[in-house]
Amino acid sequence: MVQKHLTEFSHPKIKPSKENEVKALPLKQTVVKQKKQEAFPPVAPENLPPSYFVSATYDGKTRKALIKLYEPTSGQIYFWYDNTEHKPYCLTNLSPYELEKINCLIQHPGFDHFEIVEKIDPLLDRKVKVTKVIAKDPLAIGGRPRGCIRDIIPEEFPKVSESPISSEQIKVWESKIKYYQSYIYDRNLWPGMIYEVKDGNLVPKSLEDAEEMTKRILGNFKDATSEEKQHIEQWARLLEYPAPKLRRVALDIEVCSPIPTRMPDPRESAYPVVCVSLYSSDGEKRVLILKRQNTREGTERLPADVNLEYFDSEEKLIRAVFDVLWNCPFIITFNGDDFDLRYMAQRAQNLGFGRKDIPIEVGRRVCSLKYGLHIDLYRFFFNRSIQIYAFNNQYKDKKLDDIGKALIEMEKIKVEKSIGELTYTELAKYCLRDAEITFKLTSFEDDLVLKLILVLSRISSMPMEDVSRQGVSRWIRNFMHREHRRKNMLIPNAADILAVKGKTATKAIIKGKKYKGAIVVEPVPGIHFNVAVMDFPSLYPSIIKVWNLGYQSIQCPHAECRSNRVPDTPHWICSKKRALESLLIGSLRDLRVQWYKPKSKDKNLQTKLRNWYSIIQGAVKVILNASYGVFGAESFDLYCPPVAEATAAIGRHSITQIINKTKDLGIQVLYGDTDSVFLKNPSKKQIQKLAQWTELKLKMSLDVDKVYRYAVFSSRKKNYLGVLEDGSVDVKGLTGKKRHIPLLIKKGFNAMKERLAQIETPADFEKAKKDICEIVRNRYLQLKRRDWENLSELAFNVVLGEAPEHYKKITPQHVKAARMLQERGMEIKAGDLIRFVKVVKDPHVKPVELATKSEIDVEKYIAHLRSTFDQVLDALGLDFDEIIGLTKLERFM
DNA sequence: GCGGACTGCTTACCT
DNA sequence: ACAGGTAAGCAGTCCGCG
Repeated sequence: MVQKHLTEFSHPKIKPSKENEVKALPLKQTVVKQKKQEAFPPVAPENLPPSYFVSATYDGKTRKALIKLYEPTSGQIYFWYDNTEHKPYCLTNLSPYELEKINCLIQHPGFDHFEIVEKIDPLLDRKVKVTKVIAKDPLAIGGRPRGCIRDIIPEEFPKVSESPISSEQIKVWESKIKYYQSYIYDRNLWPGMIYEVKDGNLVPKSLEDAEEMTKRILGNFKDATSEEKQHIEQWARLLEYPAPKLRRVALDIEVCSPIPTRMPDPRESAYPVVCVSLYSSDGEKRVLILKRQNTREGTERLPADVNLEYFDSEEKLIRAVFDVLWNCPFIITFNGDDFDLRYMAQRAQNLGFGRKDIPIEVGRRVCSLKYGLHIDLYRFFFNRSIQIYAFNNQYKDKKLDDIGKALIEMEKIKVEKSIGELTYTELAKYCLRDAEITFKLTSFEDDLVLKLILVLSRISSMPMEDVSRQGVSRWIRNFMHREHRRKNMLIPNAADILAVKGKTATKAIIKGKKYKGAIVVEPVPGIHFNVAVMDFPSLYPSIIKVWNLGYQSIQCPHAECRSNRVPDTPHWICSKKRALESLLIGSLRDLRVQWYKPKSKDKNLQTKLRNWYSIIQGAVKVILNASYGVFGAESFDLYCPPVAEATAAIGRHSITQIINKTKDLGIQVLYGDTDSVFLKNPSKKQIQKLAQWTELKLKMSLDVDKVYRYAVFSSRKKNYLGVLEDGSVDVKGLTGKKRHIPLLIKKGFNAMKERLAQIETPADFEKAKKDICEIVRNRYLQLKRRDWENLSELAFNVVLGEAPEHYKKITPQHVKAARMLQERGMEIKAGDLIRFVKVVKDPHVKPVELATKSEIDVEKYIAHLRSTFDQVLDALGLDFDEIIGLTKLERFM
């Protein structure tokens, strides 16, 4: 039951307070009224209209799970507290009788009671009886450094037992699952979906349209097993329910620090917050400025719809910002976890704010909000899977400026001066732009980013905040955990999986890796016309599905399955029971390939729906792309290296079978990598035969992915250039496209690429070759003449993988340059992009900022030019030295 | 003391 | 904290060299 004092319902304000606003009259004194603290928390009424489950947490005060519901009509957050008496627990193989002997367990202040439950042990493939140890609060199970129930059981029982039992035989399960996640699984709740509160109870809201659509989608999967259909339906329902408009404010703060090159420390917050911008989804743009001595107003003009608000004290300014944080359901920042929110919370404390007046909960890594949700976009865009698969590597730098440029074509405002030297209006403009970019990163393409987070939250059964901060292995783990609970399966401990089925048997090509990976076919060097690229759509997820791979099914306990072998390995696969991974990943794959992918391109659908489908297929793609890798990742809770090894082995087996078949069919394979084969001038019939054979023999589809008008291969793997029918050019792996090479060389490479795009027939080559020679020669002469506009055209751009001090074994060139910058007082950290040029004098490198034109080592650059072009030139039958006009004798010298 | 062969480190890429 | 495979460039080491 909800406690009485919580049921008194109060209405938080819809809009941020405007009491403090003064429009556009900067120097006029502002009177800030002290705003009364709203009643908190905003408890959901006995009956709440349909609202989205956006977050969940554990409330220490009430000792209950707390669900944050977002009601889209009012744009409010409501708190719903558990009313089912659900309690935290863990499981153990000791009986209650044995457990009762452990005094410090029974007397533990957090201990509640025991229950005996029956579960399926997936490693043994049979039912087992285990004891549920139920606690009063989650910290009693685990979470404190000492004296937790999960540690007490294996540590103390051997001491109290008459027949000594080794502590390895004593097992504790499910003790490391976050309490609110456990609650979500047990109550069968679906984060991201729609709920109502009826008579105080949380009940799912069913939408007719979405349910109908789910049934329709299911109709497309007639061949699936009933188990598969069940999961396809479950996934489809999660993906078909609509997404709400999320009311939000993007926030950015500026701090005036005496050392402009250093980021102010948010754990000290020693310097004043001088400006805060708030850019909101209802169109409101506010800039809150602290009045300071010796600061001029400035001449910049801000757009008419921007509210400039001046404050005569920092405390009043922060209070005005906190008003927004107490009332807005979604706060968007860029690096707010580590800076903006952390800084303000500490600053408020320094200024003497009470704990209750600060709307921010500061954690070790995260800053969350007491009222709404904090989404830190830096954390989301930093996620490699998101960067690569959701945004196709469009941004590389993970800085606001770079991401803004790449995704919404909006840059930060460049300022030369430090924050303290800016005029009020310069500062306002600069700060507002950051908030604007931050906001627009959530609004572009019909709120793509927030919808992506929502969809991922549904798939993984995690709160939106967690999804936006954690990696793909957590998303996958959580939906696996959910399904274990739904099927009454014990969630195994990582150590137990590893002990029973940990060993790999193949030898990796790369030193230090755990097992052998994919095959790369030696390319046939030269120029080839009409090249068809065929590939397996999501090969590894298909293998996991078709071959029933999972930690349960590999090396299963049944003797009769031992003959069901994985090619090229000693592993066998269960033929009696479907593995959860196979079922979940397989059904998700089928749904993407057969429904969401085609629908996202279907011109018959309305744009809005098509966009939604394209977001869904993108979210699912991110998950599928990682679904094999996680099994080989030690950090994954269901880590099972033989599963990853088997997947790769079957991949090698599959592509090898295809290559053998092309020989039967008389098709020449020019190249192939992992899941693809490049076929030289194949006939329609040959392609069809190969596809049919694959479907029949391998139970997987093989599609024509693209057709190159012509492709250029050198003898290097993962290095080629292909011109598509429409004249667009695919460049893969060539140095000319790598991000670290100097612009001057890249420009030459791109000119060559454009020229190659114009070639239609073999006959066109002769003329193109001449033009390409010209391009190369011009760049060569440009270097020889030292004729470049700007030194930055010669800069190599290399990311510092670690902090400069970290390099102990060797000192690479970019680290040398980074250290030179450090000596000049620059702050250099891991992840920074170092720009350096090559010079004649000793360490042979210099940061571009410190170098001059005359010291450039031109011969070095010519060597780079040569190696960049050589990758293409030898296929064209051209020679770099001949092009630049060296005679045979000169070349020899 | 120097240069070439070799190994290992680092980054950026491909699937 | 998803995996392994490949290319390139350079740093550092070892060895031969009367």
